[in-house]
Amino acid sequence: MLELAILGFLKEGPAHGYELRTKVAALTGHVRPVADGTLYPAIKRMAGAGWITRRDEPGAAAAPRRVLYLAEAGERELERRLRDPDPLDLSDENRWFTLLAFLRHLDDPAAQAGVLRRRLAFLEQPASFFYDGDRPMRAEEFGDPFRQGLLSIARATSRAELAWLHATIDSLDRAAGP
Amino acid sequence: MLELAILGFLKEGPAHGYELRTKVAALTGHVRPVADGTLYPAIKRMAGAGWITRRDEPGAAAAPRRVLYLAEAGERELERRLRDPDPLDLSDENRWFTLLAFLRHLDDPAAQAGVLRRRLAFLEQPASFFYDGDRPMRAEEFGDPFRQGLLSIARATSRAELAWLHATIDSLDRAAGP
DNA sequence: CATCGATACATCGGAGCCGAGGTATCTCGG
DNA sequence: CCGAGATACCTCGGCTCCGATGTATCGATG
Repeated sequence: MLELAILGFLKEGPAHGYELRTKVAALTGHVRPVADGTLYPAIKRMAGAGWITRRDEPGAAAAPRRVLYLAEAGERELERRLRDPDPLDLSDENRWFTLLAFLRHLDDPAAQAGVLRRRLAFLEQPASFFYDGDRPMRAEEFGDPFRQGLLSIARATSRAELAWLHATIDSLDRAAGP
Repeated sequence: MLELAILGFLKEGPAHGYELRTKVAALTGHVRPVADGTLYPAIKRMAGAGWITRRDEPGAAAAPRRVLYLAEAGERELERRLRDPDPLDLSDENRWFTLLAFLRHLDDPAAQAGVLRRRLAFLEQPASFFYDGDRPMRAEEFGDPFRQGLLSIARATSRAELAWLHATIDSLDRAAGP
């Protein structure tokens, strides 16, 4: 998830680590702030894989900045991850939203629509949160307000996203169509 | 997150591992299915910590079942985790929803309201997903539909939860109040 | 009566992530 | 001119998690 965010932001221009830290924190931080001990090892890892290149930037800043650029292998990796997402990227909200934030870098409406359709298929499979033996429970059945709230919030979220998915898939299809 | 779910479900009665697997998958599976390689080590870990006890159940099932019971230390651990949640449990959606599912086991409306208030405080801090340098961007500004969708879905979710939080805190306060 | 699928439990390697800590420089207020 | 705070980078230990793989039994299907 972090790696995708780094690839996506670097696609929009070079940045140094601390700058990425701010951007990633803004994007995913409303849910889970990124720790330095997560970010910098990720950068190192990705540089080792050849996805990004580092150049030392002299002067200017307080501490020596190491500017990060997306390498060609990194572009390919980003494209690959967007076009054919890991199953977890489609089911886990955090990962999915991260993917969504960079889906615009996939320069192909048909492929974009394909990704949205896969998320749609996931969202449309009926989910019951609680069971009484084999029987799925309905919200009205559990007396406590917490599980009722849980269900109603989850449903509101789901409705909002489903509506958006349908509308966006339609418009992408029109853009890709004959 | 998994441990909290296991503690919570066992609070509602004993179960064997495979049964837990189903319940946990129903609760968190809409987002992130649980793998056997995650569940069984967690059970082992928690048995080692003295939170749950295992008894072999003879006969009946195909394979030998090991029934799990919540031990006293486990009850205390559950109470502790609900009453004073880890910061990550308040920010990460997955973790938060799991916590919410078992908040009813905290037998104290004032404490429950306290937990909701902490989530409220987190949700109320303004979140901007994207920045143009230092300046937070508004949804209308980024042309691509994906980030617009991301923002509108996130806001719909946030609105739904905020409304529920306020209403529920009020009613808990009335229940706890004089 | 043999095979397949579901039930049920378990282990292993590898990976990402968190939290805490550490280093160094620059700027600004007192 | 001194110290506090922001900037900027990095490492380490420990934990949880994933995915693959393995074992064994029961019931139903053909």
